[in-house]
Amino acid sequence: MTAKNIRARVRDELTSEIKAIARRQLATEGANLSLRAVARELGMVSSAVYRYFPSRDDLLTALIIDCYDELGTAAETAEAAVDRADLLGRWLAAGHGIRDWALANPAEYALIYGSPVPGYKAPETTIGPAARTTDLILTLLADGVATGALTTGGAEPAAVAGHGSPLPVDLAAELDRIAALACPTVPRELLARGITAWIQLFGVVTFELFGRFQNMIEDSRRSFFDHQLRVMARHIGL
Amino acid sequence: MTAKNIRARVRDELTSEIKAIARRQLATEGANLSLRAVARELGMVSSAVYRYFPSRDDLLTALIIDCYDELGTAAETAEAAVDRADLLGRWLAAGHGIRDWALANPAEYALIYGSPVPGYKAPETTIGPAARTTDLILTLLADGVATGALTTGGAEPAAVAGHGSPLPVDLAAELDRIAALACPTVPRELLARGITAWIQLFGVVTFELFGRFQNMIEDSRRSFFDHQLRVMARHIGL
DNA sequence: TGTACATCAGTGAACGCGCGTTCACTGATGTAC
DNA sequence: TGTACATCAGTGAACGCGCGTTCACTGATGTAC
Repeated sequence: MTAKNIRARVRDELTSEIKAIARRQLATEGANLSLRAVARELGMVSSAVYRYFPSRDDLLTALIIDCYDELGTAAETAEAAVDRADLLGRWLAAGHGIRDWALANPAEYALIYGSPVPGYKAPETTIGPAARTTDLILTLLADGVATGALTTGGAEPAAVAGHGSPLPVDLAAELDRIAALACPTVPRELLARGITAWIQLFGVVTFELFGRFQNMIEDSRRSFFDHQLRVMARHIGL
Repeated sequence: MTAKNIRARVRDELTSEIKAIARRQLATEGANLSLRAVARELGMVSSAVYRYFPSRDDLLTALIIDCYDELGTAAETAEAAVDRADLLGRWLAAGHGIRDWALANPAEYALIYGSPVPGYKAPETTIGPAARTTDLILTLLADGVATGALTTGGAEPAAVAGHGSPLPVDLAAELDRIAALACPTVPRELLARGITAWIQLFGVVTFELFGRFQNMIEDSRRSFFDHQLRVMARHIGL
């Protein structure tokens, strides 16, 4: 019994250690993960790693899932600390939670939000973990709708009523389809604004991490990001 | 004379062919460019490539510069076809020019806008070509300011005067520094909005190309992008 | 509690590949007199 | 115009590495009777 548990625990620990080493190598090698290099650092022979992961791609998948889950947890934890009624605060917390994790784990962020790994097709098991950050934002919208804090188009069109760019019909249909699946209470105009904000959030993080701010935004990156979050919050109507 | 030109021309042609083959391999191999694979496809021995490029990284740099230049030309050409006074039209044309090029050259887009290549440091020669798309947008802003079409904060705050998210001081200072260098006539609030739009533009393209729209925005991607451009145009005040 | 058997982790050799870069070389092309 | 010399493109072998994956194996750990 305990003996069995010990073996299982050792196995779990080694599995984690393999993943930890592999993640560390992401930083220097990018997604060109080398099983042999991992084994070397582990002090094992390369074939031994196959006791833990059936192939290189499976290890990569495990890393990707871990990263999505970590990012999701980071965002959720930050967001959960804010009063439910404070939608703006929740949005800011989620956003900064995402950015903070990305800054602390740039190679991991690049793995999940960077260029697709050539020859690697992410299996369906990654979909759930990948959706956590998006779900967080959709829940925010749904909560705002439920309490009446968010109206169809958000604050901006409330001020300049009817002046928002109208949605093209094909996009409107697609938004309705998405809403029906993921957030039935959220009207399509609001969903469109939420998606804009979602893209902007990750767009800023991606630009910051991939070096697009060099010689440009250098000393005020956090302020800049925060400002973008607030601009998007206004766009949504938070 | 002509003889010399012939040799030079053959050399240029081979240089171009090497780059063309290397670019084709980007699609299957990503940024893991292999000199030997290029040589193989060329029908040459691998060491022969060294007559044309002193190292693998130099070939990569040449590709990056070419891609930036192609993208820049695509955006500039599309934008140049629009009446100078039509700022919205110019913005839309530039945006679609960028997206169209990216869709036609996804691997190349990933090379320049995707994850940093591990171990590769882009030399300063890439800065100029990389700045062409950004310059296009800044020129648009400056033109709008010059003709009076664009005011400090754009149309949106004109409607809800004073309600835009105020700029934090460190960001304001940085924006002033950027404006002084790149577009002295553009007020900082407008510059901030332009940068937001710039990030959104590339954010949407990146998400579309890197698979973030899967199972989400499938049939209306062009409409969606166009809509985002218009939302951003309103944000700027075009 | 003791023993026979099954499971499992890790080894080491091998297969069949890949890579960037250097170097001495051949032979063709271009240049200067 | 013809010849001697210099430049240049491309070869082929080599150096010293890397990789993922398979396979028969040893020896330790865990299980069932």
